[in-house]
Amino acid sequence: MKSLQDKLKKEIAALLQDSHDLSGVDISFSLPAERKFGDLSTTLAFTLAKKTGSKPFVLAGDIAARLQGKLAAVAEVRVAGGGFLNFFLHRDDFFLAQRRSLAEAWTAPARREKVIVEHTSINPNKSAHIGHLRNSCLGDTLARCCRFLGYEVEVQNYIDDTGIQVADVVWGLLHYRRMDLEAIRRIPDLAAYLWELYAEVNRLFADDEALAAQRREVHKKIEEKTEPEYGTCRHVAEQVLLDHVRTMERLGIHYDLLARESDVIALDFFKAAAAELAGRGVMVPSSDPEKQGCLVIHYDREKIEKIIVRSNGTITYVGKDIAYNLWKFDLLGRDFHYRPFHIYPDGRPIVMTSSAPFGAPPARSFGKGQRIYNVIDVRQSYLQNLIAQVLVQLGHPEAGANFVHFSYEMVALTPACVREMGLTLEPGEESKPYIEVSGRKGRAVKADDLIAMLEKKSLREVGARNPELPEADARKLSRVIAVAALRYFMVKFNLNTVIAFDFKEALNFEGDSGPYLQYAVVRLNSILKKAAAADMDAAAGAAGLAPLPEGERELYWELVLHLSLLEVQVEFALQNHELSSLATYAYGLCQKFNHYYHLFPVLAEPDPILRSLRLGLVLLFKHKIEAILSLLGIEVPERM
RNA sequence: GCGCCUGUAGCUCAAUGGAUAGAGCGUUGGCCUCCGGAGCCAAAGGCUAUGGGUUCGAAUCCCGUCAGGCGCGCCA
Repeated sequence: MKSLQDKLKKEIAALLQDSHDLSGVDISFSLPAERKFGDLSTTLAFTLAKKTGSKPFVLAGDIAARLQGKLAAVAEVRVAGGGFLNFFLHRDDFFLAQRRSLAEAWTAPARREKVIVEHTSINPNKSAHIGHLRNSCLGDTLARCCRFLGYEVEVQNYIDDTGIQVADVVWGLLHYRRMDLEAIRRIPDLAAYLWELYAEVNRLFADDEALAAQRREVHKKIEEKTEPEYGTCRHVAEQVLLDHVRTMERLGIHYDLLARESDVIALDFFKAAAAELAGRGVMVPSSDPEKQGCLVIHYDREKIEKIIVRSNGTITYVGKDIAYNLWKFDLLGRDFHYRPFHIYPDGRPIVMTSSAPFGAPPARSFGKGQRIYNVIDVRQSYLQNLIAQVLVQLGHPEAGANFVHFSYEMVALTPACVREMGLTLEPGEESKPYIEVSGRKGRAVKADDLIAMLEKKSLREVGARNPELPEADARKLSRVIAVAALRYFMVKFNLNTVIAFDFKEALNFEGDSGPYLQYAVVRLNSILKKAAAADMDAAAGAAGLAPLPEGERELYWELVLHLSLLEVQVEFALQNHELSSLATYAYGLCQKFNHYYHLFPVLAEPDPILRSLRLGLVLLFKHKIEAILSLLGIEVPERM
């Protein structure tokens, strides 16, 4: 459908260029609301009417007359509803083209552009929680969509291994729990241990100003590389990072590069950025007496000045982030060193930045992106917008335009959910619609815990349906189902919808859920397998839709049309930053498939022509749904 | 105070400015001698918070009101 729409646009533009002014008009198509309105619809006449001040219906009639019989793929053009232009396709041609396309693998148009997707970027001081899961699931799906559309994609995960958050737990380990590095190394599940410790020390800091001062002291020692604080910090950051990488790996989420803040600092990235910032007058000494000695950037949009270099000479988070993002666009004139970090089971490596050369340089180059997606929640819009502004001010308008804050709303907990977890509500919170997730307050659902709950429930469901399945197979299967449930749940909401987390909904395997999609494909595959075993041929005999009984033909055709939209849907999702539309599309296709095969039996159909047409449709469903599911990171099991 | 976002069925959410606002959950009632019931079919449920405006056309855009959320730090 994608190629057909592109072709139609060109044909229509050519046919109308002498009679109508199409400049600045983007011809767009949609599937009409009802089948009786045809197969493809455009509101072109309305758009042109607005431009010229003429009547849409009259204009549509004129356009229809000019297009009638001139478009190769179109049997008829009709006007309806006051000015809609509705196209009726040559159905057999379109259908057969769709069938043929199954034989060839979908090849995305070649694009030279390199896309960098930064996602996850969790502070390495405790286990990941459900808020982080939304980030990673969105980021990974985004990366998969970009790859599908032919972009070269590099996935980066930014590690703030120098911040005060890590210092908090380092203080907790060394000075509160009074452990030495050896004892710390022996902690079995460090990330989970720190989950508790982080919440505990933050309760202490809140009540005791002296302790809070100690924490800042530890932070300073880490920056000055004083032992044992520095070594402990390195150990903690690396171990917890590994824990995050493993958690995400369970969900099929992979990274190419782990970029560490400590390396941004060690390699003086900010110095290079600062020279530019100061040289162009973007970063200036503050005129505010309260910010004496600070270097600031004036943020136009908010009409405030943001501190970049503190009066003590240290660099703020934004400053480091500006340098890092300049590097992503290859606008810094510097590069990291690199070292191997981890190898995924499929053999792909994760590389980590390094402040010093480490063995042979990596085979591939990092950074140098033409387009940057930063998957970061909406609460950082302010800073992300500032970075975009700075890119433009430094004379890189194209980078500014290709810098995308892929912003999404947070995951929160319902008050009921907080109570369910055995945590207490503060006064007034009971009446709130939702409560912010907070690692600091220990108020969050741990990612690993949620995955474990999903696997447990999944195992129970699998066991009930497949009592003869060996334990190992059942466990493997339940993992695949758990991942589907989680990943689908995390992308099915619009980006600016706050997910008020609820166990019942997240653990739902019915209806609008990942397992429902898997189940549909498992059923569909089962039909195809049985057909193959019985030597039934999906491609036999059918030269068109004519053999289908009238009642079935309309439905069949509608399904072919919807199935043809895959590429259109992925492009739409990417352009509109709405990955949820993909989830909705996938769900809709599965519903349509379930509906169809309940109405029209495939294997039991005695007429071989009819049967092979139905099998052909099942095959189309298989290819399209499996393609979207792979974009969503959902595997299709053999059985379930 | 300033900025951004949200308000749609009992609940959770969909819906390129387009044709009769759709799903899931929940409720009620059907469907397994039938390709696997994590399924299918049907019913009930809506003044799209509210008042104006723009438009051939508004849940969607603009202005106001009400209600809620999030930002605005020499934290990251």
